[in-house]
Amino acid sequence: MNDERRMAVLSAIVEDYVQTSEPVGSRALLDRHQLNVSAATVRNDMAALEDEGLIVAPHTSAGRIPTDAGYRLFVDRLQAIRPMSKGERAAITDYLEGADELDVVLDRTVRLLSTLTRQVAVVQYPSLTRSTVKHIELVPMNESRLMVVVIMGTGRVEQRVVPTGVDYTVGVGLEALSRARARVNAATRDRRLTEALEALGTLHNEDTDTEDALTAGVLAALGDALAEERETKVALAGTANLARSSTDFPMTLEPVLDALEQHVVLLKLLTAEAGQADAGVSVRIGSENPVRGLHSTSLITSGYGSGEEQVGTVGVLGPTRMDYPATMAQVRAVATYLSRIMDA
Amino acid sequence: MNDERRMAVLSAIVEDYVQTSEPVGSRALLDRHQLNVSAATVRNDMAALEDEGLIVAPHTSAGRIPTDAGYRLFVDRLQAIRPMSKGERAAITDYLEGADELDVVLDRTVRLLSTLTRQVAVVQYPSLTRSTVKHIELVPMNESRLMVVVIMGTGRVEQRVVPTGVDYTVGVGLEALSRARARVNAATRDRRLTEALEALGTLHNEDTDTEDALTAGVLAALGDALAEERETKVALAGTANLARSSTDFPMTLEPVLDALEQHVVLLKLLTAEAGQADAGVSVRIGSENPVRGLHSTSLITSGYGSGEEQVGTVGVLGPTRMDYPATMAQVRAVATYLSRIMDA
DNA sequence: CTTGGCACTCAGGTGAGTCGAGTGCCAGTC
DNA sequence: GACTGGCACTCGACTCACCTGAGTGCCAAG
Repeated sequence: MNDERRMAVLSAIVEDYVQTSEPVGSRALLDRHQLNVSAATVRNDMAALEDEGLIVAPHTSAGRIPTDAGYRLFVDRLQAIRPMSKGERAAITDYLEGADELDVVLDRTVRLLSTLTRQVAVVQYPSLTRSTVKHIELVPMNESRLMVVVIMGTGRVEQRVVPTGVDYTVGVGLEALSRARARVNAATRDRRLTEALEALGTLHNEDTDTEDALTAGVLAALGDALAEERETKVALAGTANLARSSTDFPMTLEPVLDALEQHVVLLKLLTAEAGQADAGVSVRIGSENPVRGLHSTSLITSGYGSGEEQVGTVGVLGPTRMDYPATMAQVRAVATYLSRIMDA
Repeated sequence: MNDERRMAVLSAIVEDYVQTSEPVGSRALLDRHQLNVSAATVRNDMAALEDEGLIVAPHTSAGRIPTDAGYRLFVDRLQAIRPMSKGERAAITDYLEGADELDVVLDRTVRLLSTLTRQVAVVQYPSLTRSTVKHIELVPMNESRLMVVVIMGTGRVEQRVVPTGVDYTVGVGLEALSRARARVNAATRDRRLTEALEALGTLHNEDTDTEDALTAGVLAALGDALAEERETKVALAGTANLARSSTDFPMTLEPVLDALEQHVVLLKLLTAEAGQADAGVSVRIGSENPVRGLHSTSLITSGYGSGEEQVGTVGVLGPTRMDYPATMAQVRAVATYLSRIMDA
């Protein structure tokens, strides 16, 4: 029993199947790979692999295709993630260069990643809790509503409308507002969201008269923003690629598109702790995926962030039958460059 | 030659085909509609309609299906848009009630519209030029970059990072910044974007020393925002419905998904002057659609806005074979309620 | 453990035959 | 002139039988 070769056979099957999208038989395998054994031997190995549940035959007289478990083993056995070619690196830097705005950066990132991988790309907006408050602005909308705008260090801007009892658009209210603004900012600037919340709390207790209501409002807004940390925003691109791959291999698009639209679901997917995270890249294959309707897709993700801390996740979603080594390399590369940009 | 009845036959064909998604023959037509004529007569009418290019037979021994021109005539002949049922109205108000935030309102709107129509729903964010500046906030990001945040009357918030020569984070710069902020806001508050731009221009000319650079920056940012007016944001929902209808009637999803992702294209579609706008609802059918790959889809749009002015557009995209009367009613209803909310 | 050989299985393609929905046209009627 | 019943005709869709070939599993020999 030659384990070494059996694994080679598995890898060969995965590679061929990914490329041709057709079940691969023993003969085809010998043609395309140097295994130095006969077809019969390969057949024996295949039978063994099938017993282990790593490959299946769609029907009797057809070749084999990998199961989810087969892909999993294949991915786990990848020693090192293939580095990207110079050209690819250059493309990435070129494409992401010179974007200041957070929105622009993330938009370009997903577009790039989806073009590169020819799959659906997703990127989670930098989480709020871990970045610092840059500035809080209070803007009266009308007599009874106030807009609280929180600007974070990452460039992210959160806005929240809070109802107020007092009219801050005129006279006394206006003055109270500007005093409150100064105090709120003094208390929160450069603090993390959680710290800022605390600081505001103590401020709130010291407060009296009209400003009291104000800090309460800001407090509420910040609390909201924090609560929303779980459901951060996502950017998405390349859904059209889904249609393309679904012609190759019939899979029902509807639930997938649905999942992609439910940003809450999508985020749960992105953030859920993955099986293993080799070199920062984690892979979820087919049925390993917790979401119904995504059982014929795989998700490859990697975290990004400035310095040590991870503030978000980028990922690629595609059919189970995808080029794992290449995609993993691409996801990792993009995550790396994204981190670099966030650092600057 | 009975024109009246011929049109009735066309309508009947459209209705049946929309419902069954199968070519409709003369016999089936008689079963489902009270035409009080024989099958042979209907056949004669059908032949005439086919000569006029309003219907076609996919192959010899099959029924007829409407052409784009057929749908067009059908839609044009709809006298009045069917009003919505009480239940539907109630659903709309319930669903949209109690949303303050612009993002939330629009998000709910598209979700509602896509659920209602079971198609893809799109809504354009309120255009900037027509709404007024509520507040402009200047926040130094670091030594050489400044973030300009513009808050509009509609609740929309635009942000822009501009490079600066001066460090506004400390000392003198900080003071200059707050003076500039006050002046900029005094000059622009409650003005339209275009007017604000002018006001800033004169301010800029009067200016000297460091503040000069600042107003220039703000000017640039506002100019940008204005330029971006063409490519305003859009919200989108219900792409999964596309997959569903594509099983009914085979159409290539890829180009459609692609178009939906290209927000620029999508906006051009939404804003392009439509054929005719009966009661505010306009319909673009199949090949009337300027975008490649959308030739088998139809787009139904309606403007919304507070008061007289239209600030944006809502729409629904679906297969050419869609229930026009119902969808038109739904789009109009949602647009109306959205306008009402924007007014408040 | 590997290999060549061989019988066996079965999905997919091909061709003939049938069925029936639907048409176009014509002659007759109101 | 418009409508109607009737009839011959067309042609897609379905069924059935058949064949082919890729691919397998197993066995006996090296």
